[in-house]
Amino acid sequence: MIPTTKSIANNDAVKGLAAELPLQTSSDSVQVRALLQLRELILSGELAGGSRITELAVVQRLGASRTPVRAALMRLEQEGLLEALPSGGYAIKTFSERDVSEAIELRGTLEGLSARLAAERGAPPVVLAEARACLDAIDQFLKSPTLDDQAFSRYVALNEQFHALLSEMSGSTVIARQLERVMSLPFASPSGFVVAQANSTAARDMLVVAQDQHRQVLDAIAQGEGSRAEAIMREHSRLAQRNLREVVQSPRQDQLPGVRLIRKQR
Amino acid sequence: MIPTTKSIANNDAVKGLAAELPLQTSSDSVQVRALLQLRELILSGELAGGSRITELAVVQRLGASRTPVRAALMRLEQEGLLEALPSGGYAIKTFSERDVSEAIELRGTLEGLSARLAAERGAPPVVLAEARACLDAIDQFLKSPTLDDQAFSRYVALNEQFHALLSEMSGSTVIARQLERVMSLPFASPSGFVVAQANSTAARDMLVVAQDQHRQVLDAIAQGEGSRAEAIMREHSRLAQRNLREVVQSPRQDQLPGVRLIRKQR
DNA sequence: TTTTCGATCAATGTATACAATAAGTATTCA
DNA sequence: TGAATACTTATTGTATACATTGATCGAAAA
Repeated sequence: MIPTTKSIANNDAVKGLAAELPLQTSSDSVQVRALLQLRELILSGELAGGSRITELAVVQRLGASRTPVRAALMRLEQEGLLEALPSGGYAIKTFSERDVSEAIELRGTLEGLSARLAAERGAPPVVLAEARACLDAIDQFLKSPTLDDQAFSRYVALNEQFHALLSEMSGSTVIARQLERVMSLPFASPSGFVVAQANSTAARDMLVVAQDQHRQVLDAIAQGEGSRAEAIMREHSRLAQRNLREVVQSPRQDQLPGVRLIRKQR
Repeated sequence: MIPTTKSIANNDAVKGLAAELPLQTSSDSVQVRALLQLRELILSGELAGGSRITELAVVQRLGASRTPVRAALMRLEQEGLLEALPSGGYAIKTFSERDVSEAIELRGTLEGLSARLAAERGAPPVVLAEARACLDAIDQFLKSPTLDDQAFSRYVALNEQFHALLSEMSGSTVIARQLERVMSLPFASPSGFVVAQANSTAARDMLVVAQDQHRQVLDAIAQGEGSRAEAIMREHSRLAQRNLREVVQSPRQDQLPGVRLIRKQR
């Protein structure tokens, strides 16, 4: 079927050169594309934090019609990136350093709960094995005394995977769901600030510490030590807290997605 | 202004006797009404759990157009009452007893976190005073050795208020937001199963225990004893766990909203 | 000069037409 | 009889017209 159907042609004709941002000419639905593009615009800081955002403006910017844009706005509100204004419309949310800190604390608490349940109920051996393999892969990286950018981003991927497996181990869809919610804010994610570090020895050392905690929590879960598993995950999240402080003070913040949404002030 | 505007008249004309459910002829927007009515239909069990639900069916049932219905469906999905099907459309979610148990555990954990933060940071004296007043009011009820239905529902209101104040004490909008999310499932709410109890002495005794925990957590917060405050709130949530078990086993489940969504099986 | 009322306008809320797709059914051919 | 294909239909995705509301600006009166 030819993609240039009547409606699309109509839309383009009316909007003229509206499609300013090809970005990804993926085959996703308009709705999905609008969501991805809008999220990107916000996280990149292209749309200033705190500013009001109107449906029409987004429609013009993305070249989609109001319906999918509206859906995207609703989604981003529930994600916490947008705030619904009482008079209608949305504002791009900003976050105090304390907000971010609390989001990280929240993640630590939920991951702690998840780890404890996994330990108490017994984690599926298959998932446990996957998690071990994941940690082994991370160990491979840490063997090298220095890490380049590429190694860091590979670490991030593995780290995310490990945390996902941890969530899976509890066997609780309810908790997994909440965790996803919390981590939808980019700076609350388990490796939210990892990349921020320069390629220093200190940065590598922090990963070493994190990796040790990974090992220990897995051990605790395997041994059925719920309380210990919970405590480790809580403490684990405090690594992110430390990184947060450094990132906020550091001058080069443009690298990380969403950091621009963090207010300097209280 | 006369509400019978052209568009509404049109809609009614087309739909005929569509407005089957006056329910609340409130002055809210169509969107809000659709949300409330649809939620009510699901929680009352009028729409069977697990069944698929189409936009058109809801449109006909509620007499609204597709746009607000669509918005309501999206909201209820994020609330967790609906599940988005991969092929489009939604299904009414059902919950295993374990799901509900985990939701309650989740609430306990989050309330624990909130209470701990309140203790560590120091709660605003005003809110603390309000909470004390709230507990005093509950005490008034408990003075009577027997409680009728009305007293129970008044208790529920005060109980909800106390928990809300507790959330406020932490001063964390981030955590408060998550708590609201979790508690949007009716059976995860702090007084989700209170009403289920018959007007027995046992029921009253459980409230006495709960009230004691209320007092203690407030004391812990006032004293800055974060760890204690957290532990109390976690334990407090286990009262709901106990009630859950009784309700699921009891034959008369029709009273409580949403209980029909709980599957008997695993 | 200030305040209030009114008008104009912009943005969201609502309804619906049209498009595309997925599912179900019947029909035909092997 | 079975399977495969084409056709029909139900349902969601998308775009847009129309309604309504809230805001801004200006003018007139105190």
